[in-house]
Amino acid sequence: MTERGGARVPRGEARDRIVAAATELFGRQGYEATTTRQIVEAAQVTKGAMYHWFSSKEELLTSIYRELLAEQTARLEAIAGGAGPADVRLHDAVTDLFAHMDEHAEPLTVWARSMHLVAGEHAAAVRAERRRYQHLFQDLVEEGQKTGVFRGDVLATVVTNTFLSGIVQIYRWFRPEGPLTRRELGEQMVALFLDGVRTVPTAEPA
Amino acid sequence: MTERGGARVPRGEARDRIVAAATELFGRQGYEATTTRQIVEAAQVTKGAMYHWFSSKEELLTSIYRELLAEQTARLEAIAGGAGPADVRLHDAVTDLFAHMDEHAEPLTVWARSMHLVAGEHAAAVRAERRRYQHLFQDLVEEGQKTGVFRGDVLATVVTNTFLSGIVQIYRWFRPEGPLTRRELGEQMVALFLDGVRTVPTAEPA
Amino acid sequence: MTERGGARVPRGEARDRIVAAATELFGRQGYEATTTRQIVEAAQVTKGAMYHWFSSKEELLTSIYRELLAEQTARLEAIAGGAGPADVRLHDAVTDLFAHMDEHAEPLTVWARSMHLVAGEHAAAVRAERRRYQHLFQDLVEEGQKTGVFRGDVLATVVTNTFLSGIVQIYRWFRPEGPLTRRELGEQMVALFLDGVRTVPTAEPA
Amino acid sequence: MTERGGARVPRGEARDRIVAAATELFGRQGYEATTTRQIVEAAQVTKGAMYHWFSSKEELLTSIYRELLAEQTARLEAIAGGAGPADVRLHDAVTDLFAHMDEHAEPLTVWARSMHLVAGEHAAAVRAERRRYQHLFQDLVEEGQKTGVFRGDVLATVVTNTFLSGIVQIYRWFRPEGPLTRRELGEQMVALFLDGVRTVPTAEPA
DNA sequence: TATGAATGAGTATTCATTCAT
DNA sequence: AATGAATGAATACTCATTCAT
Repeated sequence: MTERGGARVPRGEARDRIVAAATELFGRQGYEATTTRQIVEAAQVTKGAMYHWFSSKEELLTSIYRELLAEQTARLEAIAGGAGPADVRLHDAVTDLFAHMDEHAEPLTVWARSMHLVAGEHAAAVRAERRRYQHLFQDLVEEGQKTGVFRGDVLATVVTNTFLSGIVQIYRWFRPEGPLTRRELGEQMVALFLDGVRTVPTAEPA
Repeated sequence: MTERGGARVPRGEARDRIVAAATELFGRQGYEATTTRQIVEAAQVTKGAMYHWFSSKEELLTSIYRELLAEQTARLEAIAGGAGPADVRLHDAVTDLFAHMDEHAEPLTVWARSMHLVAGEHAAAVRAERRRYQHLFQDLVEEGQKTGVFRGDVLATVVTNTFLSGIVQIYRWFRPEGPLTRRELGEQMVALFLDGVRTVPTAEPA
Repeated sequence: MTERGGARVPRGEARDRIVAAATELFGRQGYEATTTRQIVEAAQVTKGAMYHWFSSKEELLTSIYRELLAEQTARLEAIAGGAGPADVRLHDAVTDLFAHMDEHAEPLTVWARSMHLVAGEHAAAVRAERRRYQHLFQDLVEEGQKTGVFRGDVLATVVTNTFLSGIVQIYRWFRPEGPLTRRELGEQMVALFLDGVRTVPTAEPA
Repeated sequence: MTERGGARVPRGEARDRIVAAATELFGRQGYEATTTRQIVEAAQVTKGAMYHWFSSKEELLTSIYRELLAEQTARLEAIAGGAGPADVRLHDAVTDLFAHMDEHAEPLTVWARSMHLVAGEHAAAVRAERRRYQHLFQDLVEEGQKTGVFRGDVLATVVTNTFLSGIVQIYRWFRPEGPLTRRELGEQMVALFLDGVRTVPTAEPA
């Protein structure tokens, strides 16, 4: 979303208004439940204009993804490729992700909700980018496992997917008006991911 | 509305066939992509019969989930209300949840995928039941925090939501044909939840 | 309607409850807009019960008519067949009709609204009865024309239909809470029918 | 909703054909008995085209009526606002109304038959316009009462509603093939309204 | 004197998309 | 860089009625 909350009708060029409207609607109602009619009404353009800029509703969805994903991937690359122990870099990566969610909450919601609906040609491209992002994350986990900083009895895929699931679902329950800011939430979640809930990790049950 | 609130729902042959067909189709194609026509054809009933038992496609979806949720809530209640330290009971609860998911993977996938499409009355009813489930979980976490078995620097809501998010999302990446069974995955995820990825929890970063 | 306002669920035998519910619904929403489902729910019977007593929705409608029409016809017959000048008898007939509308407002509404929908076998019977009623009225008008008490330059059909239209439409605008009782309204309408609005009937325009 | 409130409605060929077809079908079979399928087939357009111009079948019905009502209101305004005694102007207004009905018998029949099926927003809009028409009429009656040309012992509302009921119902019994033309009928009805049936208005009964 | 599950043809409406201008 | 009328196939849902029990 290129627009901060408050203004109802997005200003700017038609294309931007379409993207902003679609992002907001996809995020709030889901991709399937959003009609092209709603999009053009919210963006205050005609259907023709929308199809002038995007060849289909699906392309509109993938556009939103890819823009976001590209940025996120670049940031993760920078941090993961840095120096220092894996756990510290993981911590920094997640912290950074949360910092950016403040500004990109809506497209991330879209991503979480509607990713699996992208099919056909578009799917391939998006899935490839998405896999690249996930791999950067997973590589970091695997590196930590090799250097002994992370446990080896849990598969790196399990770790990565569990982490990302937790993050991607935040929009479902987190309320910015609540007791925590998004950044504080980030700190708590990283702490949880890294060290778990248990204070005395020795007493293995069963 | 054909179902009488609270009372045991009568099961005709037709009703069972409808539920089975819908579960399978929703799970495979998603809720929106499944048509009532497909459901009645698969269930070998007429449309009228389907609408005799369920007042809408949405009620059919929520029915499937509510039945399952009720069962899961009962199981969690039994385990969480037992004796022993909180971490052991949490471990047992999650293990049991995974065992149960093994038998009911389809309807759970259905729900995880289509939850956000349900609105209004139905959503409210399900959310209420779902909240009850979550509270059972959260109470267990809070108890552990009070007894010192769980860390107190992370809010119980954060713990609970993070756990459940990880679980609810597994249908997105887990493949039963892969290296792990669902139960093995369960073991790894509990381990992760309880003790984190890090082997040396002392070296707190930043 | 066999029921005075106040009680929601009509007491009494099933058949009576069905008639009462149908009358109320047909009167309020119209025949076409009322579903058998609404009728059986309001009457608190099953569909089977309804079809046990009435072979179709249409028969239910005609039943309501015929009961009312038979009574009304009998009363009109008694008055129209009496002695005295035609205008006095017409006056008495209309007065009597208004007196009875107090108790039969609902079925009269049904009659006014849905008469024209009755088709097929039922139609013939109802139309015959309805025509009989109208003819009693019209005979009275024609008699008055012959005896010179009524004007001859307006067709008796026009007079009759205009009278009855005015009466049948009352439910559309008359409110019992308003300045007039139904009987007072009756007096005013008869006065209007008999002598017109104009005080000086001599000055023929055009 | 495709129509923009207040502004002149653009007329494509297709829109005109839809209105014409709907008017004819509604008039002949009734609103409920007419399907959208029949309308689009008769108008030789697709369903999509119909829903492009009218947001629902109900809007199509109300459109037909509102257009007509607006015209009639304008005519009544012109005549009622003229000079001369109230009874002459009333006579002229009704005569003009019948002349107009002669040309627009179909849409008027449509409305008289189906009015009660329209609910909600559309009904409210039409009722407001309809009330405006009725008030013009009633004002004329009240003026006549003040100037002594009309009797004062009958409420103006009663007069107005009785008049208009008689007119609105003529579609139920009038047959153009019968002994009278619509204009002749108009003359007889005005005569009746103004001076009543009775030749000797002195002999007040009871 | 009911029950209630089931029918099946039919309904109004939606929606992503196109294309001449 | 747009418009907006039109498409056409598909969709969820309704409803009077039946019938074995």
